[in-house]
Amino acid sequence: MNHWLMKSEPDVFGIEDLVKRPGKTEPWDGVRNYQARNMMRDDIKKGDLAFLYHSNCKEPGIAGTMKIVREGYPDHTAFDAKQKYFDPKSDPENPRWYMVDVRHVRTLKRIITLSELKTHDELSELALLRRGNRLSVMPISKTHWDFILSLE
DNA sequence: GCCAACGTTGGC
DNA sequence: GCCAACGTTGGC
Repeated sequence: MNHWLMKSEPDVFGIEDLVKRPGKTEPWDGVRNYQARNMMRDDIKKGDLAFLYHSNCKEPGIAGTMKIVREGYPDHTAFDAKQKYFDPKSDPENPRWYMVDVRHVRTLKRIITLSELKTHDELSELALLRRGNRLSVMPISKTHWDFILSLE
C-alpha cells in the first residue's frame, strides 16, 4: 500500500466538500499534468491512502486523509466542451487524462500547515517542500506519512 | 496582486 | 530538437 498527497484549492473543492458528497466519495478530476496523470493511471492503487492538501488559500496545509476507492480511469470531463476541464486533444478513443475516485477517511483535528511542516528537519526530503514543486499529486513515504500524523 | 518556478506550445 | 513566448501554480 502506498501513500500520496493530493492538492486542491479549498475555494474550489475542500475537505468539507468531500464530506458532503454521496458516500463521501468524489472523482479526482481536472488534473492536467502528465506526471500527475501517469501516477493516477499507473501507480495509485485501490486501498492506498492520501492526504488532502489545501493549496492556494489563507492557510495552506494538510486537512485530512482519504482512501483510493477506484483506480485510474479516463477523466471524462476532458471530453465535454461545456466543462471547465475540457481538452480537445483528449477523446474517448484515446483518453489523455485519467482520474481516481477518493473517499473521505478523516478530517484532521486541525490543519497541519505548510509553515509548520517546514520547521521539521524530518520532512526536508518531502516532495511538497522541495523548491518549485508544483505537482498536484505526489507520492509520500510511510515514514513521512506517520510523522506528519504524529504532529496532529 | 506579485512573481518565481515551472510546464506547454509552436515556429524554425 | 531548440528555445522564446506564453500560461499556470501557488506561496506570500
